[in-house]
Amino acid sequence: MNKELEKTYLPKKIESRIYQIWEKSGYFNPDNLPGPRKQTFSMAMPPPNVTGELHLGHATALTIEDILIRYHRMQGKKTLYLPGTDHAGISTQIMVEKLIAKSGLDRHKLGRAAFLKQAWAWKKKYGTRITGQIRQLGASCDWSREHFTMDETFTAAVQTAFVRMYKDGLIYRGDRIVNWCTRCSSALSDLEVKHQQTTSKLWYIKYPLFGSTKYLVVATTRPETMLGDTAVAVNPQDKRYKRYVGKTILLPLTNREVPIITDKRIDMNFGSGVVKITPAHDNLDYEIGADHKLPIINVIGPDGRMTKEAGEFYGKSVQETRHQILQRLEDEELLEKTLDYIHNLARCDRCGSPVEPLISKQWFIKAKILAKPAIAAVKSGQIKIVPQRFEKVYFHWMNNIKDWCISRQLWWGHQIPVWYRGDQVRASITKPSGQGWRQDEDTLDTWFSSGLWTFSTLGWPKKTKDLKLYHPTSVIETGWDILFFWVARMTMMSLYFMKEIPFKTVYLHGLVLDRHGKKMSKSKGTGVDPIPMTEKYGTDAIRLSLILGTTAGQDFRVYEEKIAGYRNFINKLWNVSRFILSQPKSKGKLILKSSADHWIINRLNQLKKNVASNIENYRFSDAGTAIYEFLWHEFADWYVEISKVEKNIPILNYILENFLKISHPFIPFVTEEIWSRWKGGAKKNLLMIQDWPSDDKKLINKKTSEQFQLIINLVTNIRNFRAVHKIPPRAKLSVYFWGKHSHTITSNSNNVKTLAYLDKLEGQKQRKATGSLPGLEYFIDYKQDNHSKKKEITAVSQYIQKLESKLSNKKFLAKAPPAIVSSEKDKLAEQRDKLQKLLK
RNA sequence: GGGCUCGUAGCUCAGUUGGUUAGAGCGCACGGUUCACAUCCGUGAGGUCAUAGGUUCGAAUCCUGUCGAGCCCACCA
Repeated sequence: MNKELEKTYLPKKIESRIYQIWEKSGYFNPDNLPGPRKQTFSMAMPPPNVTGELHLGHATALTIEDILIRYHRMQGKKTLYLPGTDHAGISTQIMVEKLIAKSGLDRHKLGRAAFLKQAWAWKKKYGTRITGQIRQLGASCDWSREHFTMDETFTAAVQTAFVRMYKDGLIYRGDRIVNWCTRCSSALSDLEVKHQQTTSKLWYIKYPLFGSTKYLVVATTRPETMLGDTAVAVNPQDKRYKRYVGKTILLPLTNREVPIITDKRIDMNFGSGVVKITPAHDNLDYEIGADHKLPIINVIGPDGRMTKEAGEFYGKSVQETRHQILQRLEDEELLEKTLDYIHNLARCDRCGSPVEPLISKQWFIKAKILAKPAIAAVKSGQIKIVPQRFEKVYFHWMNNIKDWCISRQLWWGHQIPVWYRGDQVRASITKPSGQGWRQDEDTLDTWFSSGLWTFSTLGWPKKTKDLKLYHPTSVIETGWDILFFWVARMTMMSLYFMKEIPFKTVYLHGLVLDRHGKKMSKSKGTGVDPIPMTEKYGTDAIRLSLILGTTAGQDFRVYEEKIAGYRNFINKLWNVSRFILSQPKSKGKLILKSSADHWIINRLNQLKKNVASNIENYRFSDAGTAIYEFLWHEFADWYVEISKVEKNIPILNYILENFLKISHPFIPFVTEEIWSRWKGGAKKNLLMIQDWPSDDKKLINKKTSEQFQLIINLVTNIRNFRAVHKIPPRAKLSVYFWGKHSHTITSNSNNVKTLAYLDKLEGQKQRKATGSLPGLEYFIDYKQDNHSKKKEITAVSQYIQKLESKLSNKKFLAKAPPAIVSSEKDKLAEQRDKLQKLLK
């Protein structure tokens, strides 16, 4: 291996090689980790869609998860990060349908078996793309335990779960109103329906009273459903219509006679206050219909076309029927008026087609029963949600949960393990014995299977060693947008089947937005594709750009310049390392000599603690910022600069070694690469399995360390002086200093050298003070112009005034803690002193 | 209708339990390249912390109202 580092860090060449080394080492598998490792730390990776492509949302999740995993691995824990992919029922099926549509086919023409063959071929083709991309992000997950939600063992787990719940009476089948996507030809759960604000019309239609010339006016957004009306309803309090209650309406077009009923769910103030009731095609109407035992007439079929019940409109589309009905009503002078109206249109979350509420035979889970312990688990603090405010959202959803429709009329998925023969129904994994059994054709909601993710990936329903060791998992990490879809379902499922929580902490990251603060959209081209970015700027830079400046649960923006900025940081680390590794070898012991030595070791020590505690408290941004600040603005800007005149090579090596460890969870590639060039790439030496560095307290003399801060301040002041007075950087300056701490500088040859080098100083002279720092006054032998002096006097005077008024406030003196009061007094004394010097 | 988040420098954002004269990155201005890095170094300008009240010795931070931006949930046809 070439130890000499190139001038700049070239991620493209390095990263895939590094990942291969990690993977081949076997250390992603906790069984192979060295050492005793008593504690465990485990996480299940949220499985991405097997045929999908990695986007920044995934990248965010993978980064945070991998930081936690690498950190805990270095903390000496038996650490498992279990990866996998999801079959993603609807999404994948849509993709395959699009594919076969190109050859003029649809799935029904193809048939179930042939379609599934195509889908599996598609999965095979793209299934490795996403796992390759997960590797590209640096995820240190155990591929030997990888799962796919439709692989054999996982399918067996899904079937077992279904059968058990069915036998326990938690799953039932029934005719109920469901959300129906006409494009997917499938039922959807409430969560898979998105409401989109749409401009539409509100039509006011005259409904004639039976046996009268009078009529009631109903307002509707869906005139075509009037063919399925089985009542007209008003609020019982509504005086306008009281006298009509109990009478009947002669429904236009169909001339059916329907009752006028009352229901308190009717809003008197909306529209005309009279509502047409269509139990078959509206959620609320369905409930009202059920309570009033109204008949149900299905006029829209699963194909989105009118049924035979729609009479003359049979076979027509909803849109066409609406159009014709409105025309007819107008012709018959039954259309009173039409208003513009904005309402929420229900659409399929996956394909965007309008969703029709209609009645259909589906499988449901009694969710309320499952929700109870899931609520308790969070309430009791067994499960902690970060950020905590999402607990409220979780409770609201759980408390109002409705039965979960789990059957889908899709082919790509787990076929429901229920068998029929005549009137007989059997739930079982295998076909019951005997002739003539036919399996339910439907498949299960994808989220039913992913709800089992934390424990089925560890071997459930078998009682495995893994399950005992790694469940409950330590943390689940995901975007807040799938709190209900996944986190809530996993909690319910785990508590039901495992009788234990699936994870102790839920960390929810924010969603990634584009530079304008909008959701990234592939079709609009506003998204940033992480994969080309990793190639251009390096994965480590991407990882930092997803962590720094972000907070749990808060959406954040990502754009290329940001990534480029972190690339610069990575390059800085590369070059600091290049500098240190190019120094002559030194076998010297770690001895702290100068105040700079004490200072930098002290700062490093604080960094160790800071990063560890921030990771443990899920404050990844703070941890990452501390790493960034230390390396660039403390180590590189000060210590490495100084080492050019006064070198302590063992310390340089020590800092670099420790820094590589501390920053490794965040920027694994560059750190491992530098490490392996330095220490050799032997498997035992890999950075990823090093121990988290220990405390340096014993080494540090705190006072000496603090002295260096004085040097920093002095250097900065002199540089400032130089810039203000336009003194060329190379022009030598004479500075003289005295005061309480002047000894610090003059007695220490390192410090004198440091100052001379950093500030290009020479000579000493005694004169009145030009500037002062706490305990130190200095004179720069250069004529200060009046303008800048005046400016400084004004600033100091203002500050003094502020302090004086604070300290003359009796209440402040009486009530503020003594420490605060005395520190304010010190400040005032200092400033007065400073002012005096300035006025001399 | 219910709920949540955000509003801090030109831009993107930090700011932990209230306590130095409110910070960073980018951008901008000025200056700097033999000797790790121009993906660099130094210095600087720039903010009445959306707004009005309140609590407090003390508020960007806690409370209330208002304005503005965004999001989630929900069966107003």
